[in-house]
Amino acid sequence: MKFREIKVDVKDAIKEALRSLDYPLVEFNVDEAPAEFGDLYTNVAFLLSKMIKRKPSEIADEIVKKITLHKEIRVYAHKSGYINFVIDALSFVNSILKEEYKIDMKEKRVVIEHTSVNPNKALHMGHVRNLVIGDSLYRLLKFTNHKVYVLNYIDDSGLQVADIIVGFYFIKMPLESNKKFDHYCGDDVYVYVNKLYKDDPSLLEKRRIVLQSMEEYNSDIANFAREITNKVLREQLKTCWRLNARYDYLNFESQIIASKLWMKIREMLIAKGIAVIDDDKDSKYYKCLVIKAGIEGEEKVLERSDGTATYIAKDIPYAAWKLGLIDNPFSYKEYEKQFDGSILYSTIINGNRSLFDVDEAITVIDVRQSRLQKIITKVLEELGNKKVYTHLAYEVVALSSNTAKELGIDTKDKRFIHMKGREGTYINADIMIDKLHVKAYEEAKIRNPHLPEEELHRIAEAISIGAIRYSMIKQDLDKTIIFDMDEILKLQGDTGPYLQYSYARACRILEKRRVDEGSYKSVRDEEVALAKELSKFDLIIEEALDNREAKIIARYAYKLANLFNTFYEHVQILNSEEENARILLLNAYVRVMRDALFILGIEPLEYM
RNA sequence: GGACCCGUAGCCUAGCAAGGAUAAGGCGGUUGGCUUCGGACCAACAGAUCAGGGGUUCAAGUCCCCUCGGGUCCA
Repeated sequence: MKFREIKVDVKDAIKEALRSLDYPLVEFNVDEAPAEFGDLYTNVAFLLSKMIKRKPSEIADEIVKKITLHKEIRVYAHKSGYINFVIDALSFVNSILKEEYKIDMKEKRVVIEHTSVNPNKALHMGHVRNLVIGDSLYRLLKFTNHKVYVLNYIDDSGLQVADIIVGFYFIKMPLESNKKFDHYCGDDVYVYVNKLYKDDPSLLEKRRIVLQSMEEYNSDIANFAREITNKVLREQLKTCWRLNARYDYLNFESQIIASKLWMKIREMLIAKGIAVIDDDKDSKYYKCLVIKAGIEGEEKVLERSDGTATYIAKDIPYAAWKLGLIDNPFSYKEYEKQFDGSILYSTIINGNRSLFDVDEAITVIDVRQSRLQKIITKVLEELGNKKVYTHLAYEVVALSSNTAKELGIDTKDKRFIHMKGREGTYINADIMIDKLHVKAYEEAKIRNPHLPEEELHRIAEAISIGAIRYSMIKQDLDKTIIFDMDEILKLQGDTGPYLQYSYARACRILEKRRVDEGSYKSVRDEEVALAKELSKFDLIIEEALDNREAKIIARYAYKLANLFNTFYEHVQILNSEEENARILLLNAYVRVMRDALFILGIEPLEYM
């Protein structure tokens, strides 16, 4: 009997009692009670007391007399006015030992865009947060049988790319270095060129030339830029795969531009009167194409007076394309095989092999883009969009003052400082993973001195990724993560490795003994607590799905691991009176934990 | 000038959507636990006027208003 079913039964029983007492059917709660008050409680008596002007405790007494439930659930009225429900522990625990949690949701088709890092640098910890949020949501939807497509948008023709092209093409910086290419471009070329702009502003003219040339798909500079950005992209993807994230399609901005999608959308916007060319000579937007006032109460420029498009003019067609609001101008081809064996495709222009047809598009971008995303949503609506367009916003990752000081940055007594690509003040993802890897390797070696090197490295990598992914997903989306290098290097406490460790411990016992049947003759508190939490798994999945937050799974997994460790510490499993039942409980734990770890993108380890 | 987000023990956070019983964890601190299934663990102690003020309510960390502090976006 799952927790969910018990909750429904209790709620129904209360409603039935209200009916037989001729009380109004108020909207009451049935929630988990603090331990000393049983398992569930309801506040129905308080709500009624207001309506029928009687003491809550009297009403509670009356209701309790009318409630009928199966004998495994005891009900009593507390003098405070709460009605409490106590589940019979023994029969409950026995009932969940072999429970499977198949969550069947209505199948929806969803496209998620995440990562989308400019191809001029390596991923830093801020990008990792984006990736982890997006990939975990993908996994959650996948786990609940949705049809999901993952996109990675590559802005290969913007300012940032232009900067490194200036470095290579005009300043003639070397095309090779001893660093990973994405690191070299970000750490050295990008930072250096931006420093030069300050000393020699005339260089900005070179950037303008690059930007302009890149708009012509087959110009020399455009071809050169494509070569460079693809080289960076391939290195970035290695990092993404290292982090257990996968994609279905790469979309390139240069192709969005080349496809002339914008011109089609432009016509539609003008025809529907959503956007107009400002003809007021006194307006600062004279001759600009602007979205009319009324959207967010302000104007937004789509095309400057010289006819060049602003970046929102690239975002609108892309969003419209995702939702199928305009004819698809793209086809796709194989780009590379991914770590999980799936194929990553890249879109190409000239073709119309259909890619997908979805009910919802989710875009993972940080909160600084909220206003823009709001405008896009509004414009899509006015274009007749009936599907769901979701901006999944999250706060950025900043550096703690300690970590910033380690990088030699002056923090001016601030609690944290923002990372800046241009100034080279960030923590690269690869470097962070490497540091964690070294630490995890040392720890694993101590505990498993006889394991082959290769295996130790596999485990160390899984632990590093577990630590990073967990730290990026456990926190609320609208809170800045203040990233501290020393903190994340601690592999203890509320961390990813803690989950992996508890899983490994359970596996070590299951390795020694397997059983198919068994039931408890008596249970201890530690076992009841674990069993109850396990039986809530489907409720938790549902909550995470409703809120679009994998964080909820992370919190749940931690609690579960914690309850397991307590159980493990205090209850002898092998060679005990209740051995068979306990092994079944272990089994149930391993099943649920494995699923939770899958959603979090953390690798379950059988030893570590 | 306009808009949004955050503020919970020394530090980092959960709880706020959907108000309900003694505010829950981690780090750090103090103390205890391996002749027993793996100590990346467990147990115990200390540590909080939930930023401040007002309001709604039988009941506010949670809802509403104001102020302060921190951050962001737009102009």
